[in-house]
Amino acid sequence: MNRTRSMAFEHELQIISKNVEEIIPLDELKAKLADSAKTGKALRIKYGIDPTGFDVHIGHLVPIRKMREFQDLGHIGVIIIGDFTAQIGDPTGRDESRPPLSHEQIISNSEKYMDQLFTVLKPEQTEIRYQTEWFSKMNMVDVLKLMGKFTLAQFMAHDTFRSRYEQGLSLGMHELMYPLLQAYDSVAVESDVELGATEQKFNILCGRDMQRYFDMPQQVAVLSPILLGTDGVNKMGKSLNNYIAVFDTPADKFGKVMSIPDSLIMNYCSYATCYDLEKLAEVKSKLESGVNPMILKKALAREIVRLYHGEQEAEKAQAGFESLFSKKELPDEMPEYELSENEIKIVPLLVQSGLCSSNGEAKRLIQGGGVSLDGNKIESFEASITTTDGSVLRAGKRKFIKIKKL
RNA sequence: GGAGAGGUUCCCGAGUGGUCAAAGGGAACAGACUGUAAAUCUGUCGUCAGUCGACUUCGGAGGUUCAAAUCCUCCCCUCUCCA
Repeated sequence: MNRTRSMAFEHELQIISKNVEEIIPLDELKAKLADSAKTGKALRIKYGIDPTGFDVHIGHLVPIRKMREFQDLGHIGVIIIGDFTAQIGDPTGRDESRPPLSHEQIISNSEKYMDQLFTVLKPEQTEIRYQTEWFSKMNMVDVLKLMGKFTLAQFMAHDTFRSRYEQGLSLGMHELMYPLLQAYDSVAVESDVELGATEQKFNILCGRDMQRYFDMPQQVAVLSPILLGTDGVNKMGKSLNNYIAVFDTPADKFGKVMSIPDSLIMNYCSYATCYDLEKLAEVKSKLESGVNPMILKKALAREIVRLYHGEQEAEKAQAGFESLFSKKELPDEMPEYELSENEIKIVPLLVQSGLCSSNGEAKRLIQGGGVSLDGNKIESFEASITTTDGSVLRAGKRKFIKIKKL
């Protein structure tokens, strides 16, 4: 290996190691990178998605960003659509049994899913594969053979299985199959590297074992840290409603980032942005030197919005946030609600317009002082209000409607 | 197959005949404050109803009772131990 080549691959390794929790085994990754540099053959970087839903949040994108970095270095991203495993449910999540999805739903979900991943990935270097390709050809004997390659003890060593077992929670036999299927995917697509969050460690390592049983080169696990949710405590996830979705509006993304605890700023800078090491160090030193975290959080929020919506939207989101929360002004745009009456009871109006979901909620909100019309607080839930075209009704901090007269 | 434990409101989790719309915690929402949709403090948190009150809710279906989340019967589901 000549000197420039060696430097190139040191550089690659540095990029790949950035913001990664663990690489197993590191030596093999080095060897694969070196080999690829020598032969010019791209590595195959695998990542599996679960098509039971299509709402992607920025936690999902942590490994996807890593895939993009691989792509920038010339490698191929291989996305596995888990249309078989979707029927099982990853035991690492705590999801209860889900209704089986039709094939069309799965296709439609995965298309929507991929649209979101392509906000990060390069389509021309991405291969999309469905598990159906290989699993639909298997028969019972094939399946039993796969199962025979692993032991119960191995599986019980896996923390999520063991703890669920020890806690006396139900654990279906089919759930034990999940890692096996995922492992076989690696055989089917001949992956060199599998990406995932650290909770995927066991499954990804099963993939290594499975490849060995099939006498093929083993994949390397590149594990990303788990992104915490906006609550700062739990893993980002849909069930806890602590996530920032790709589908969220720029304003929501900005607001949600602002709602993370200050202690999480560094974490998000590292894993939810494309900041390089230099920039990360800069943020860190500012945090430590006592710069108001709010300022850093705003910069972070803006960067995250920018990644998905561009500079202009990011600026708008920030301006909107500042006028709404810092200066307590009204937003520029808000939903309109058409109304023909001049005078109307406040409670039914709140419910009809969707600002509140029940009369009781509307009354409580009024009693708590959370409802105002054109800046004047409504004192009683028995009040009737008189509106004019353009009047603004506010319910709580974030919900507004503009009255449009018919 | 046998023996035992259990299924409670968004989540966790008390409650074993009336005082239970159901303790406590979390989440969520609002208010105050603020440097932020951070933190902290306060309030709200089944539906309807001008405070009284009415209705629906404690795995499902029946039953006992003036009265059940609480007792009985059957069913469904989960867990533990035994085989």
